[in-house]
Amino acid sequence: MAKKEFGSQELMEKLVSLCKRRGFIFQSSEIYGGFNGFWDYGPYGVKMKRAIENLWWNYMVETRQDVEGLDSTIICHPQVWKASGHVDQFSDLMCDCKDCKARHRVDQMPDQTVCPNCNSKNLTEPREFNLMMKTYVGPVFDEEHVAYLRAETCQPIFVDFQQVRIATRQKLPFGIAQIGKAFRNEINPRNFTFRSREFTQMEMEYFCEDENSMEIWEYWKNERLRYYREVLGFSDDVLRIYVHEKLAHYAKAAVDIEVKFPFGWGELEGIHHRGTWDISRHQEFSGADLAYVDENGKRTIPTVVETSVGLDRTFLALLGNAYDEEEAATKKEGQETDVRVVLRLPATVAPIQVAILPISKKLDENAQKLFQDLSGKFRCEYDVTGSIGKRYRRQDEIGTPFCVTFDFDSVNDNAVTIRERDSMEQVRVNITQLKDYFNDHI
RNA sequence: GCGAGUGUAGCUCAGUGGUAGAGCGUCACGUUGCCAACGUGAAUGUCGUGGGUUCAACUCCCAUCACUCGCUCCA
Repeated sequence: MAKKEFGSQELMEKLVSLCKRRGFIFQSSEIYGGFNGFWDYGPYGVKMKRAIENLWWNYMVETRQDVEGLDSTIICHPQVWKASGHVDQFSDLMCDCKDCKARHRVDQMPDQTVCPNCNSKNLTEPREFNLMMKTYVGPVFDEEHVAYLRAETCQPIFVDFQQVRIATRQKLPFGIAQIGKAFRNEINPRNFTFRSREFTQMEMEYFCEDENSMEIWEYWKNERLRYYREVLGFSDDVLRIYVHEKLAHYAKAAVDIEVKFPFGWGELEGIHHRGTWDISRHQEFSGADLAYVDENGKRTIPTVVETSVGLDRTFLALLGNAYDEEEAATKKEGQETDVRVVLRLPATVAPIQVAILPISKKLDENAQKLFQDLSGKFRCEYDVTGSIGKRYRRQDEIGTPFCVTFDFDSVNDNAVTIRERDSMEQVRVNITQLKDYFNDHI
């Protein structure tokens, strides 16, 4: 079916409104006026977010023998971020020109008292700009106790690389995966949850020999693309590859998988060849031996291929591509049709997979049993309030793929009606076969 | 960070220097019994926040916060 087209701003407004109204995403600290760059996931949001996480974890870790999981701390030894380059590269002295409002890096100004843009001398004092969130460890708030909230989840993976390898007896090539929060003091958070200051990353670092690292990089690029197509259901016309032209000095290749967001194309995942940079830097800064030694005694500093996903972006992209409106018949007085809002989400990520709806409150008791039965196996919701049509539309709006309706005949024939979200078609299924049906369809 | 715009009920939005509004949604009851049905009733507002002007401010002024758009930024 052809989806309705929306203007970018129009769709974003609809999404933000739906997210708030139905409990997907709230602005953080809203009763205090909100907090720029921070978002809370509400009841449906957290269900969907975890579903996306679990899919990734299952695909990247559970079903693979060559990838191990990790859950590291958000706050690491400050040296981690010196070694990674974040303290120096994320930190610049900047000053503003009070006349032309331009901002300059102090170390790039030929004369630090003159604005390179308008030659004004009316400059602010140099101030430190750092994209890493800073905190203090211990009760004394002085420079010696400064620590940082991780700006990316991959650095602790590199730091723990050797411990994971020894504990799991993995041989090259193998990967370590982690899902967790990362923090950046973005100057300008924008586009709803797309760029925020606290966000969740799903990263996998694959350690390998340098000679076949490009094949491995190709492998992961294709594998991840396949994932977006086949597992998350993105169509080819909303996916594309962006090839980095400027590479970091240590990297051999880098692409981003981009997806069409309501506001335009944006990065969803980076597939980056990181060379031996990270491991060798941590070896240098820590003094620890992080080399991999094979059965012949050959020492290798592993080359790293990274797949790095923004979970919040995946969430937003799924919502944006799922949102649809269509004309639907209505019994409302004075109108033939009504607008049906429907999230065409894949069943695997829908916050509610099966809604159990008794056609009448008189059937409450019987239908409750259905809920008890199915809720352990699928994400279920029970709703008895309002007309059946209204309840179907409520479920459409949050992307529930299946509604199970228990009616007056169900008591006699032990069968229920399954109503499918996109087609609105119904099938009669025996209650004993419900689980099989949903196993096949979800 | 700069510039412009916006901020009133859960959502979408009217509104006027003099008692706070609608539609939708929500809840209850009745009716109905497969696509936002109908009827009756109900609840819900620091008018973003703080300050100022005024006899009186949701309205005018200032500041601030948040959101949107454009630029900038995004190792």
